[in-house]
Amino acid sequence: MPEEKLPSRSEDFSEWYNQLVVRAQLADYAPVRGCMVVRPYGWALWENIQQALDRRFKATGHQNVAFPLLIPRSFIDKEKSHVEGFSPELAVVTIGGGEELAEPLVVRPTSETIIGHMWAKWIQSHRDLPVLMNQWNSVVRWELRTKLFLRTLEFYWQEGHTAHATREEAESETRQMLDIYTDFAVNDAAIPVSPGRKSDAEKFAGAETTYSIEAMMGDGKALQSGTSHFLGQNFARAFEIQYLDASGQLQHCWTTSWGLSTRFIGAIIMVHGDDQGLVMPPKLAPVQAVIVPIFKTDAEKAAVLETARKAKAGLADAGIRVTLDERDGVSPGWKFNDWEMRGVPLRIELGPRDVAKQSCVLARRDRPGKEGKTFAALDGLSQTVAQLLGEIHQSLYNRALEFRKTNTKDPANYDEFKVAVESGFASSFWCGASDCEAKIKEETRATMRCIPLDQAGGAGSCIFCGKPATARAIFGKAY
RNA sequence: CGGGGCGUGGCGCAGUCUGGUAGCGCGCUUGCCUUGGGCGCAAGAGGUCCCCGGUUCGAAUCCGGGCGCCCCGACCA
Repeated sequence: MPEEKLPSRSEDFSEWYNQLVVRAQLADYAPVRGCMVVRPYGWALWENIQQALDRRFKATGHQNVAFPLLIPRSFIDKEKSHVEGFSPELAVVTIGGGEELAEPLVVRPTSETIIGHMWAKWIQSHRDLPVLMNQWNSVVRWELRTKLFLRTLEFYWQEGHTAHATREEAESETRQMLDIYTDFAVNDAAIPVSPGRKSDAEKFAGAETTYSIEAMMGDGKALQSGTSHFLGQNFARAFEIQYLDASGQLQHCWTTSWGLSTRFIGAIIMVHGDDQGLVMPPKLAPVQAVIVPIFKTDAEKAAVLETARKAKAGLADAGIRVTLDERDGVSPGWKFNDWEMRGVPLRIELGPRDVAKQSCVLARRDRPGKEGKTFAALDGLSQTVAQLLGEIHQSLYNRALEFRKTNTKDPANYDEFKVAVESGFASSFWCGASDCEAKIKEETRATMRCIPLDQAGGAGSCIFCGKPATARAIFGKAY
């Protein structure tokens, strides 16, 4: 229940975010350091994200599977850069059933190793390939500093894992999944993203190439919102995942992995939310439309509720996720604010005057206040609402895209670059040297987010060292 | 591990400098009233003031030690 106004988003973004997550009842911290409890409303959002992604995974031939939570420590040690990357953040089980274990078990930080171990047994022939799997699970990474949804000790995600006969096919899979994440972000979450390649310094521990979709949050900072890794033959060699090709030669597989986590919920909050609270993108919103009845007398109540229930049934039949707020003892104004905080894209106000006219008031969440209100006939309401939800989606996307454009600069020199990454992104040529990247990070705290795939081409000189460069990179401060 | 802040009814806080009966707002309970933008009025319940020790006639307040949380860095794909 909202008691006080939220902190202003522009004044204290971090405080606004924390309060919003808790007050809108999305999630809370568990009595375990850094662990998150996702509440029903937050989980409903996650389920919609799951469905949107799962639909795309199934359409491209992937199947869901389940692998163990506990992984023998030695598995992690098998891939050199994997162990280097993950060792510092592992949770390790050393005692089981009261006995010290002969070999410690790690709580999975990700599942490449145990999946690789099993694949080595399952994959024998080129006829077994490709293997296309996905797993919905949670993983544990012992982070020093946590933030609800964005970086928690345990987080929920999907991790896809595939094995292929050729480099080309695996690379194509990696890119396909990046495209799927991009499509999901744009068309379901209304979040513009930049799909691109990560630098060596930022890539996944064990990957040959890492791609990501990068989004700009409402404070100008970047959030890596999904990743897709081309693992080359690194894990295939470490776990001896081999197949006999058509000519009878033993070959190592080429593997990929890709993931998108509950962190994406953080992105939705930080991209669309405002001083009134959450703004849910219509396609993912747990509740797409809420009907708030307004009445004084018992007679009015009966008439309004009867009409409201009919309207609700009609909308539900049309496939719209709709709720009728029949709570007693709270005023309509209170309900308005309550649903606004929870980000419901469309509110339908229905009072005695509306019933008489067989109409209602539609209030758009993306335009709070009077200008977001219109009258609509109850007749044909489902079509009106469906169309309006589509418009709201588009307007949210356009607004976020506009914001990103405004806050992405093309600095002419390093001084301008420093200014640009203070409040947004810099799109600059970069020579590709880790050295320049490291110095930029040290001096500005901005990191190379990605080298966007959709480059017009051209050439320039590195924003830091001035050497010739062939591609632009996006730099910014990141969550 | 550095730098800053905080710990007082369920939640948010004031009170601490300058020691003297434990306060406020919200929420909660009961009753009346209200419902087109977070209703109003009245009565009521609810607190080891983070912990331990010290100073004092007397400590939420002063002193010493400890614990916990938050923010900013380091870390984190």
